[in-house]
Parts: sequence; C-alpha cells; structure tokens
Amino acid sequence: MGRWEPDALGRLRAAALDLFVERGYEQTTVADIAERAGLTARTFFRYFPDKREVLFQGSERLQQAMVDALLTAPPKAAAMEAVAAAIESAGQYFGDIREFARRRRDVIAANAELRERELIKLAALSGALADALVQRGAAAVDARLAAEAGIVVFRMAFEQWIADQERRGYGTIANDLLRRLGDLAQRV
Amino acid sequence: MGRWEPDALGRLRAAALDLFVERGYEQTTVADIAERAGLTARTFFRYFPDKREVLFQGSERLQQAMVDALLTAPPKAAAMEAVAAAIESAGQYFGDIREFARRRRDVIAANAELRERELIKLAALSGALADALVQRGAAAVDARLAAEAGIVVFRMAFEQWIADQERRGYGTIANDLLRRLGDLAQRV
DNA sequence: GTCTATAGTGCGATAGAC
DNA sequence: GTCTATCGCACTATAGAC
Repeated sequence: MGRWEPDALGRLRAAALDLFVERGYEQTTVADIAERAGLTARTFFRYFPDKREVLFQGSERLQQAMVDALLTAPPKAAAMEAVAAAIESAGQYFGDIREFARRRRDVIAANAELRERELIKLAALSGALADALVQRGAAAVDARLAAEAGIVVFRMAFEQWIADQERRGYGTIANDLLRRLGDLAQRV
Repeated sequence: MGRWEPDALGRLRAAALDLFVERGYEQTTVADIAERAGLTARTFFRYFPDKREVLFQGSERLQQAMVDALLTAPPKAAAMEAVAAAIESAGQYFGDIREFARRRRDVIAANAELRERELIKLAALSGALADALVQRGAAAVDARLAAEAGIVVFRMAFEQWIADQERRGYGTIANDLLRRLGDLAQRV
C-alpha cells in the first residue's frame, strides 16, 4: 500500500458531483470537495485547471471516437452522412451512464457558469468534426455547417436519451432527429 | 452640467474594449477599466454583473427584433421560413458596426471565458426563437431543431460579414448559408 | 463605500517509493 | 540520492455581502 489512497482524480470527481447535488455548485467550495476526497484545495488544482472542469474533463476520448468514425466513413459518403456516422459512434460510450448523466445534467442545468462550459466543450467538438470534414475534402463553409448541425443533433439526442420517460435507444433518437432536421432545413 | 460626467455606461464599455485590445482581457482588471472611465470598481459592478458582461450587454433588443420577425412571419410559412425571416431582420442592427464588431471579435476570440459567454448568449437567443416557434404551433422538437439551425446560420453569417475580405451584404450571406444548410441536411 | 469569501497561482517544503 | 504526489503559505482579483 502506498503512502496515499489511490485514484485521487476519481475521488475528487465523485466528491464534487455528490456535493454539487447535495448543496449546489455555488454553495460548494473547492476546499469542501478536496476535504471530502481526503485532499487539499491545492491538490484539486493540480488535477483541474478550475472548479468547473471537474465535471467536464474526459471528453477527449469521445471526441476522438467521433472524429475517427467521421474519417473512416466511406469516402464517397456525403458530408452529412459522415457526420451521422460520427453521431452514431458516440453511442458506444453511452452504456450505463444514464443515472450519472442525469445527476450531472441537473447540476449543469442549475448553473449558468456550468452551462457555458458545456457549450464551449461542444463548440470544440464541432470544430474537430469540421476539421475532419475538411480533411475528407469538404469545402470549409460546408464543413462548418454540417459539423454544427451535427452537434445540434448530437446534443438533443443525448438529452432526449437520458430524459426520464424515454424508451428508445440513443441511435434511434439520433436518426429521427437527423431526418427531422433534413425535412425542416429543406423548406426555406 | 450635472454632478457627474454623463453616460457612465458608455464610458465603461468604451474603456473596457480599448483596454482589452491594448493589453488583453485577462491583463485588464476591473479597477483599470473603472479608472479609465473616471469611476470606481464598485460602480462598474453596479452596471455589469461581472467583468465579461461589459462586452455583451445590449443583445436584448436584437433578440426581441428577431422574435418579433419570427412571430409576424406569415402563419402558413414553414418553421424554417419563419426562422429565415428572423435571421434577416437582424440585419437592421448591422449598419456601421463592422469596425467595432471586428475589434470585439478579436478580443473574444483570444479568451476562452469570453467565448463561453458568447455561446450562452446565443443559446438564450436560440431558446427564445424556439419558444416563439412553439407559439406559432410548431412541435417542441421541430422548434428546437429549427431554432438551433437558425442560430448556426446567424452566427456564421455575422462572422463572415465582418470578415476582412468580404464584399457581400449580411442578408446575401445569410441566404446563401441557409440554402447550403438545406442542401447538406437533406442528404443523410 | 468598505469588508470578506473564494477562485486560482507561484514557489517551496515534505515524506515516502524506488 | 531522485522522483513524485501532496501540502503549506503568501498573494491577487473577482464578486458579493454588509
């Protein structure tokens, strides 16, 4: 056994989400989180650049999976078909995280700072997808449009998937939204 | 002449943008801004809830104009046509603000906190458009999809309009993007 | 208009593992 | 000895409370 308890990062994450649910994000100090995890505030900032990031760190793997799916889609596929493949590929990560995602969603929904952070993470994802579309040969403007539209569908599909009464799978929801967006955008 | 110099709000805004351009957002303290405007930091926080907001306050009128345009579009118009009317209506506000908008854009692009704030303002706008679409009788999901797609086009059109080499007008750019999005989204 | 709590940073000390 | 995770302390600026 080492000098310290293992998995400081995981303990900080768990302590943070628990405390945010219990007493709210703003009412929880970094010192509170660290204390519950058996650490100090100084150590918290070794793992996370700021307080919000404790709820968001770890999205890099998802982003990479979506970019990979986009790049490995058939070369002849239209931009939006490649984006659809990326959206679908995200489903692998959504196994049994529904309860976790619901608690996290409630915390984020209750705080403007956290909603801001969520939006910028999605914007980064959109940028990565757009870059990948350009790699596939898409024009810059089309790449950005398709990526942004894909992010809209991705975000709404995930939200709907974790909604309390929802029965359908993530992939089904995403496909439905993609088709509806196609129908809507066509009639300008 | 009154006891105080007039237009404290305008002076704070101008001082803030100037300082952000000169030395960067993070390197500028609220005390710096207030001093240049001939005021105190305490007064700054009477006008703006936080430091970032000095660059964003004032978008309510634009939002109201877009919502109004959406609601007064022909009742038989499709959701995306109403959204297109809203996007077009924003053009009234984009008279001779290009130089201001460029300086503001550069400041925001250089700072993650400011990009976050910009995104949440656009999310609020999207929510307002979606609510208005529901008022017009659209289904909730379609309303959100159309509003989010509209925000994508609105944001990209504005960015392109203030781009250095751009010659076309805002409305032309927005219409082009709307059509391109329609083409892309159709091929899923 | 002052006073205070908290976020976040820089630098260095410590205590083990190896 | 070196390496590394953690802690301690001093400090600034934002933001809100009184």
